[in-house]
Amino acid sequence: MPREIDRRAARTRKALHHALLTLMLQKGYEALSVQDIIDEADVGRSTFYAHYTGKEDLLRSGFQMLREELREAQSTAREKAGVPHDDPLGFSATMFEHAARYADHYRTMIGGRGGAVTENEIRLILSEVVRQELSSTLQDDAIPRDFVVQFIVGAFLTALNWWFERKPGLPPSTVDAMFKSLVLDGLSSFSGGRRSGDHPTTNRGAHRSNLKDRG
Amino acid sequence: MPREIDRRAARTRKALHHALLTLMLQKGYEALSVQDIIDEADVGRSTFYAHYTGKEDLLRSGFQMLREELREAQSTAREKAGVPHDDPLGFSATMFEHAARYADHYRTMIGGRGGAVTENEIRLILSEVVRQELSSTLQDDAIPRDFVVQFIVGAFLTALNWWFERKPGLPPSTVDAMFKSLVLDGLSSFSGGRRSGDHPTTNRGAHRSNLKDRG
DNA sequence: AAGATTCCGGACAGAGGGTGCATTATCATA
DNA sequence: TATGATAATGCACCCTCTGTCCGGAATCTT
Repeated sequence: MPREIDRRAARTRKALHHALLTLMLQKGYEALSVQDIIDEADVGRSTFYAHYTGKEDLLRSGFQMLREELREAQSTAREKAGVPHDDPLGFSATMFEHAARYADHYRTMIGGRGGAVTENEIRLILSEVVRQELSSTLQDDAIPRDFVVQFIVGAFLTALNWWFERKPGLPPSTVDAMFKSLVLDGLSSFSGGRRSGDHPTTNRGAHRSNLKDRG
Repeated sequence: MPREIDRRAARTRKALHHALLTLMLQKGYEALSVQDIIDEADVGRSTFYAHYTGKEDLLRSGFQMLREELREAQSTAREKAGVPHDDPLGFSATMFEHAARYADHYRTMIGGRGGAVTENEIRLILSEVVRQELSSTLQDDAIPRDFVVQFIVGAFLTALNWWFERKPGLPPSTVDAMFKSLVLDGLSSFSGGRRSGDHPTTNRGAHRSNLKDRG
């Protein structure tokens, strides 16, 4: 009996995903209709609804694959990095570089043109990553864990969006440095009088030079 | 000649805005159709299109009024507060209390049910406020001004959303304290070993006790 | 090679979006 | 207060999109 997916079905889904991505790069997600997608993919109407319940389902299906991919990339990156238990933002450098490679796609997904579903899905994926990074570093529960996770994810998306919209030419390492500076030290690091910036208990003063080693 | 808006038009627009707000509280923005709005407002179809180009235009029009209102509230709150030039987050306390008063509306606008347009509009309004607060406090340009503004706005919206979704019972002062702690000091304030928390150059260690004076 | 299964695509009804035109209410003026 | 001018209103129309159904075709198993 055929356990694997039918080749026709696989071909159709692939075509639909490709069409969705292509059209999202052109028109964004919200402005997209199922008609456009099946027209671009050259697929029949009921074929689409046989596979997905709508364009939102198709989008989520795509993110499902991305989720697996990212999870794997994170775990391998973790094994590579020597000090995973001391840096609550270990994910950011990898993510910024990944974003630089697939700038068009990231820009589409995040810059508002991706729609609420896309942004929410990305937030969920990032939340998982950050929660795992955070579980081994933070002990203080003065601020609820969830709040901190959402704070970091929001700051990361903000950085990413600002990068694409305002300074696309900047290297990922620079954006990563700014992101880490704000998230780790907040506004205190450069609001009026500035402190020297050395902290004996943590190594957060070293993220600027760390980036040069990786890049 | 009639310089003021016709009473009929005013009545219609008021009814439409009210209907939009009512229906958004029930079904959210995306799920809303123009048909629903004009049905709720008891207005004819072309009447709607005579005033607005679509439901997005109606939404923006509503935010325009909110923008004016907020701008005014901010300026008066500034005159009241004695030390406007030393606190880059002076807006937050007022906003959190305002959000607590109109919790249902804020929840609708921000919690994803408001749609991308709503969130973007809110971001724009908040950006103006934060930019103005920031212009008198920050001097260092190690990180671009826009980036910092977006960072603060994003963190504020994150805090607001987390508050509504996870801990609706918390008083605004507590959420404000957590928000300020993260934005001003970042994760450093409670990642593993914690410092004493006094800074001679700024007064950012005092926001917890400040809130009790205001509340 | 042939039956069974699954997929594909054109057709159909239902709903919502945006526009034009005749009717009606409101405003300014004598 | 009456009247012409102006502006808002509501109904009807056409178009596009959505979601579903059924006949035809391709694929898999034996």
